Amino acid sequence: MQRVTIAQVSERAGVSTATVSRVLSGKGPVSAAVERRVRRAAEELGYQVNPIARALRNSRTDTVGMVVPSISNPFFTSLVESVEHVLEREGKELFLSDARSDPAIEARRLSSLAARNVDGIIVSPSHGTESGPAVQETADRLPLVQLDRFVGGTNTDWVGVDDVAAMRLVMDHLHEGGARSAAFIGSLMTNSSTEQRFAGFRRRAEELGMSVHPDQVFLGDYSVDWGETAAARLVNAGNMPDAIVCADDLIALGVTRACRAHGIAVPDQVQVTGYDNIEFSRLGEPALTTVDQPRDRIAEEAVRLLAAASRAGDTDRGPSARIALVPTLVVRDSTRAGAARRPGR
Amino acid sequence: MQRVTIAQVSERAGVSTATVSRVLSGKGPVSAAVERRVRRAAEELGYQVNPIARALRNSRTDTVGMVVPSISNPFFTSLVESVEHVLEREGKELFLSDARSDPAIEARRLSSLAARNVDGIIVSPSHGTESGPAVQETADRLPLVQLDRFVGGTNTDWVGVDDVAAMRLVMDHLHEGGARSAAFIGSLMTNSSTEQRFAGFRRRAEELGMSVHPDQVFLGDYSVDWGETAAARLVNAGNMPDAIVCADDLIALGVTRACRAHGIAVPDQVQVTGYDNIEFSRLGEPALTTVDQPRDRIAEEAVRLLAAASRAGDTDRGPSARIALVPTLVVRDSTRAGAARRPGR
DNA sequence: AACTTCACTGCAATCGATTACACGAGGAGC
DNA sequence: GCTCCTCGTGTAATCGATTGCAGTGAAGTT
Repeated sequence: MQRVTIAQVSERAGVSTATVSRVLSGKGPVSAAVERRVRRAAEELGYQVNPIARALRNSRTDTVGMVVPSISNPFFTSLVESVEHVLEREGKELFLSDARSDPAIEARRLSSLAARNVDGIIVSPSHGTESGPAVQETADRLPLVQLDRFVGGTNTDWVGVDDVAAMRLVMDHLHEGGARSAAFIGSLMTNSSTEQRFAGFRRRAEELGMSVHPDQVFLGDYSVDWGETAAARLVNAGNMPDAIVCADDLIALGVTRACRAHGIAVPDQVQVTGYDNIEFSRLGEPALTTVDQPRDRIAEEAVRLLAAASRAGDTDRGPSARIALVPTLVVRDSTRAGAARRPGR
Repeated sequence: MQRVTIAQVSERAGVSTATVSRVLSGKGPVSAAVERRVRRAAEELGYQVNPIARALRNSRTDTVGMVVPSISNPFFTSLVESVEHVLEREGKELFLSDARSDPAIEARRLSSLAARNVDGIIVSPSHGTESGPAVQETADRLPLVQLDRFVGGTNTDWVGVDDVAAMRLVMDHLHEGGARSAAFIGSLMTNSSTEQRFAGFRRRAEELGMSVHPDQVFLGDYSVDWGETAAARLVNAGNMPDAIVCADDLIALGVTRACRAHGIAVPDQVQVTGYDNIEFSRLGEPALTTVDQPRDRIAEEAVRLLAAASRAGDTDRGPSARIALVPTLVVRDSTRAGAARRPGR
C-alpha cells in the first residue's frame, strides 16, 4: 500500500508542496481559490500527514510517554485511563510502558521514550531512591512530571495526593470506631507512597494516643499475597490490634481474605482500611473502607504541567511544582463506624 | 539539550557519516582501525540513533501497536503484559491504546497507529461486526493479528483459545457436580468471545441433557455490575438453576457477590463458573472455578505471526492463520466437584 | 608493465514535511 | 511614472540516518 505524500497532493492541485503545507497547517497566507483546490485534492487522495516526517522536521511528536511500576495494578491502570482521556482532548497520544517495578527496566523505558522524541513524560517511579538518576537525567532532556509517587534526589514537577492528610482521615475514622491500637502493612520503604503514608499513620496515631507495636509494622510489596502473608503473621503472633491500616487496597484485600480464613471478624474484631479506592475494593468481603485519590484531577494537572513546561522550553527551568491534591475517605464495611453507619451491605 | 547526531560522531572520528552508519549497523565492510575509532567517538559522545530519522528512511519503527477494548479489564492488561514481555525479547516496543469498547474510537486508534508506521498491530476488536471495516482496512495496510476476540467480515490472522472446547470442560465439570440445569450470563452478542462461549455452552448442555431455560440467558456487558444485576434478576424470578455459567470472571464475581447478598450458598445451592482466570478470580468468595487462557502462548504466537507477515511483505497475502490454543479448567470452590475435591479453601 | 579484483570509504540522493528566503504581480502613494 | 509595500507562491534548505554508486589504492594476475 503506497502512502499518499504531500507531493502527490501538490501535483494534483497544481501547486507546490509548500503551499499544500501552508493550507493544511493553516499558517501562511493562501488565496481562497488555491485553498479550495488543495483541500479538494487532499480529500480525494485521502491524504494524511506522515507523523514521522513531521516529527523529524519539528522535533514534536504530539505524543506523551507514561511509565508506571506495574500495569497489572488496577490503581495504575485507572490512572493511565484518566491520563489518556485528558490527552485525547489535547490531540496527543499516549505511549505506555511498564517498568515491572524494576528501576533498571524503568531506566531503559525512560531513555527509549526520550529517544523517540515524546513531547513529555509522565512517570510514577518504581523505587524511592534507585529510580532517581534515570528520572533526573530524563527530566534534564525534556518535560517530565512525576505522578503519585515521588523519587528522592530529583527536581521535577510532581502531582499526587497529600498522603499525610489522607492518613489523618483514616486514623480519625478508626479512632472514632473505637480503635486504640493499630498495625501497618505496606511495601518495603522504597517509594514515597509507603513512606508518606507510614509517616502520616505514625504521626496521627501518636496524636490520638493510639498504640503502634513495633512488631506490627509489616513491609513487603503491593500485592494481595503480601497482605495475606502479613495478616497471617499477625494472627499467629496472637496479639491482634484493633485496626490494620494498609498502604494500598491490594494489601487490604489480602488482609480481609486472611481474616476470613482464620475466622476473624472484620470489622468487629479488627478494622481494616485500604488505599486507592480501586474498583475491586468495594468487592471485598467486607467491602473496604479506603482512601480515594482524585485520579482525573491528578491526570489533568499532570498534563497541564507538561504543556506548561513544553511552552516554557529549556529557557526557564523555574522551581518545580509540587501539587498535592486532597484525598477523600470512602467509608464502607471494613471499619466499625462504617458498618454502624450503613447497616446492611 | 542538544542531541548527538551521526554527523558529530563522524567528525570526531574523522570519517564520513556513511562509515559511521556502517559501523553502527554492522553492515558493509569497515577496516578494524576505523571501526575502533568510530566506536570510541560514539561512546564518548554518548551517541544514540534517532529512531525518527531512521524510521523515515527505513519505514520501520521497531514498534508494535496494540488496541484492546478496555485497559481496566484485568484480562486484557495481563494479555498486554504478556505481549510486552515477548516484544521486549525482540527489541520492539509496544504502543498501547484503549478503545473504550467503542468501535469509533477503535477505528481512530487503528488509523493513528498505522499512520505512525508501527510495524504491526495486535488488536482485540471491541465489536463483533462494527469493528470490521476499520480492522480490515488497517490489515490491508500492514501486518495485523487479532487476539482473543475476532471480528466478522475480516480476513486476518487470529490467535485465541478454543472457546467451544473450554465450555465443554466447564459443562462436563458442572454436570459431574450434579448440575442438571444452567443459566448463562454474558455480554450482548457483539463480540466473538460471548458468541463462541455461548454456542459452546448451549451445545454441550444439549449433549449432556442439561436444561437451559430461555429466560435464563442474560446478555449485558463484561462487568461486575452486570453480573450482580443479572444474578439479582435470576433470584427474583425465583427459579434458580443448578449452575450459572458466566462469560468472564468479572461477571462471575458479580454473581457470587449477589448470591452472598441474597443468602444463596455457592456452590451448594448454585454452582458458578467464570472465564479468563484473572488474578482476582481466586479472591472471590468463594474462589471461582474458571477457564485459564494460556496468555503467554497467545502473546507468543501473535508476535510470531506478525513477524512472519512483516517478512513476507505485501507480496504473498496467503490464507490467514487461525490459531486456537487449548484452554484449561481451573477448579476452585464455586463449583461442587471442586468444593468436594478440595475441602477447605 | 598493464590489467583485474577487491576491500574500504566518501559523495550525494533519499525518506516527507516544514519554512526561511526570494520573487513577481498588483496596488498605494508621491 | 516611479518607488515601495503587500500578498501569494515557489525554490530550496533542513531535520538525521541510510545506502546505491563511484572512486581510491593496494594486492594479485598474466
